[in-house]
Amino acid sequence: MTTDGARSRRQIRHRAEIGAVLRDSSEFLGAQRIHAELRRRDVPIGLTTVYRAMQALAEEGAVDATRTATGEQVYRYCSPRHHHHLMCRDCARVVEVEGPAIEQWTTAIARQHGFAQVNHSVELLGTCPDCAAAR
Amino acid sequence: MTTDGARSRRQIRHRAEIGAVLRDSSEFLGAQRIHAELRRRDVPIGLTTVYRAMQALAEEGAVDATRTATGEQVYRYCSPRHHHHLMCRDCARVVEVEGPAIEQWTTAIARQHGFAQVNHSVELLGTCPDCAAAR
DNA sequence: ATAGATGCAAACGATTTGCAGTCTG
DNA sequence: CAGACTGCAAATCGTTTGCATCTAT
Repeated sequence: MTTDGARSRRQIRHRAEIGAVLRDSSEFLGAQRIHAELRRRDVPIGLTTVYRAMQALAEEGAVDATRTATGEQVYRYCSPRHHHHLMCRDCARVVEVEGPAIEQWTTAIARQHGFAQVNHSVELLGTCPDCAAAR
Repeated sequence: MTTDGARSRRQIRHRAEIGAVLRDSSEFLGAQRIHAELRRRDVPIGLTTVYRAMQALAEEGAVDATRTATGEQVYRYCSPRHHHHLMCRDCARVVEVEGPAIEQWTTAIARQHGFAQVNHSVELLGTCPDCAAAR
């Protein structure tokens, strides 16, 4: 558990560096890529430590985690606003969309079935205007 | 490639059996579980073949594929009716829900961003009444 | 005989864990 | 000094692939 606030200087530094890497990227990054990037930035850190840090950060809710189609775990800096993604299946362009309608629907369905603390994940996949035109 | 329609008796049998297993389950199943279930039903088939069959079926769009939180690939019979799942995070109970609201929202978002042929997947995760009471 | 299908075992790649050495308070 | 942190190497685990064999045509 990382419940206790006692964190070493080194760990704090690591977290800050990881945060910087994530913030510098608009896309989701896997532990391996984060590690490679840190190494490129001359941050001495082991791959294992990156994995462990990412687990902790995800558990704390400091980063968002998902999986790619190939099954690797990827993370992104936790954006303050709750939103969903509309991705182009051809060029992988991502548009962030917000959905008050979805949020309400989710709540309604949850109540309807007596479920509590319901989270939802929505992924939209389509063909963007550019790629559609390029057909 | 499974592009040619030439399929052996055995392969046809395998597909039928896999289809039966999927149809008998309302939830997503991984290749390993499908294999175990087939074995339990005395269907002689190797794990490798199940993996290969699932890949082919998914590619053809005969089954829906996703990944669990732990990264395993899971499949479900492509249901004729489009619906979503509300799963209990404690007991894993699954409730199928339909959502005209979602379907409309999806279409609206797609049009709004000029995206075409938009698919959507929605997963709801919460605590069911029973598990909430057992707290 | 020939092309595809099958399955065992080995290979893989991402992630996790055992454990000994290091750092921090 | 005691406990937390680190990282190497080895272990896992789901999945894929090499290859020899079997099947149906």
